[in-house]
Amino acid sequence: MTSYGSASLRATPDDWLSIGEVSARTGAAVSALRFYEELGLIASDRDHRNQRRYPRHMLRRVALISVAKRIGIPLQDLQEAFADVPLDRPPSHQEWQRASRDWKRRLEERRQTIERLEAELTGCIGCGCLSMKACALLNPGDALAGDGVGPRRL
Amino acid sequence: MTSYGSASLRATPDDWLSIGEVSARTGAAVSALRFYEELGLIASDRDHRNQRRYPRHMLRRVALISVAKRIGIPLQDLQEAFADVPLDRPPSHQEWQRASRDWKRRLEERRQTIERLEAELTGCIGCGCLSMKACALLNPGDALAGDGVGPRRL
DNA sequence: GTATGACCTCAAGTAACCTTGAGGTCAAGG
DNA sequence: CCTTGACCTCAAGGTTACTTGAGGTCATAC
Repeated sequence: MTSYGSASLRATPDDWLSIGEVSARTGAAVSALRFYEELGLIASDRDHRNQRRYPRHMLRRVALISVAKRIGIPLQDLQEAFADVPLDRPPSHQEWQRASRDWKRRLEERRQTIERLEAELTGCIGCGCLSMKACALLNPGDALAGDGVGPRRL
Repeated sequence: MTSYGSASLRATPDDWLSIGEVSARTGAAVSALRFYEELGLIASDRDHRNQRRYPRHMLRRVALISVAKRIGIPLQDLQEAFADVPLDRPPSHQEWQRASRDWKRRLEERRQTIERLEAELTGCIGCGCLSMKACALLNPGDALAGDGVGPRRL
């Protein structure tokens, strides 16, 4: 990981951030930022030296990408989640609000899945279980149907 | 994925399950089961034809592996989680209970992380936010410290 | 003037988690 | 007897999400 130590950062003019600054502020590795750009998840301008310059609003995007990673949402799905948020200009209040709600929905789904599993596992502990048949965990067809145990993308 | 259609399954004698049966009952692919075995997460005996035979209690292990995957716990960590559950004999009630509690703890952790993110994102929506500085999402050093946004294993 | 540091590109490597393919065994069914 | 299906092994391939490495450009610092 190339980190470009954040100590030497001086205020950049015009509110543009270098890749090193974005990295320092978001915690994402420089290489990761370049990778995200390749995927079209973020974008940058170039300065006269061909170095990436990021508008401030890009920090938000990167932050949300990091959040997504933490809860296991694949980057592909992010393309979709970001569909309505413009890359080339600071998104409007409304645009961000809509996107944020979408994010919240994803988080909720994720949480509910986990809560269901927790409840089931609690039941299992209570009943002295993980015994066949009774346990929902072991019978994916039942309680977990539509969310099955089967081969699935993370 | 080789599925070995479950239609032709007849009752196997002696309560041993073939790899196809385990696959059908757990939803894990046959290839995945062999892979888990390579990792030492599950184990099998062989019959006179050198085919894998699984004791019933192995189903529970596979079920828990599937659960782990769903919530994004890496298989490596499973080695640890399974440390006290014997592979070679049906685990005792107590052994399973202890392991189950461990699982519950992991689920709880995961859920709490998500809940925190949800709360923060709700705040962001409320404050018309994702504006710099105010938002915890964008300032990983603060609210999320110790759980930072930075490069981390899934 | 040369060294350093932050950046650039492009290609290849890594890790987790499997799947696919080639080539083979064996038992039961028609 | 021949086919089919379920299984076997071992090696290679695939996806996601990056990181690492080689080789190069500038501008500032000493």
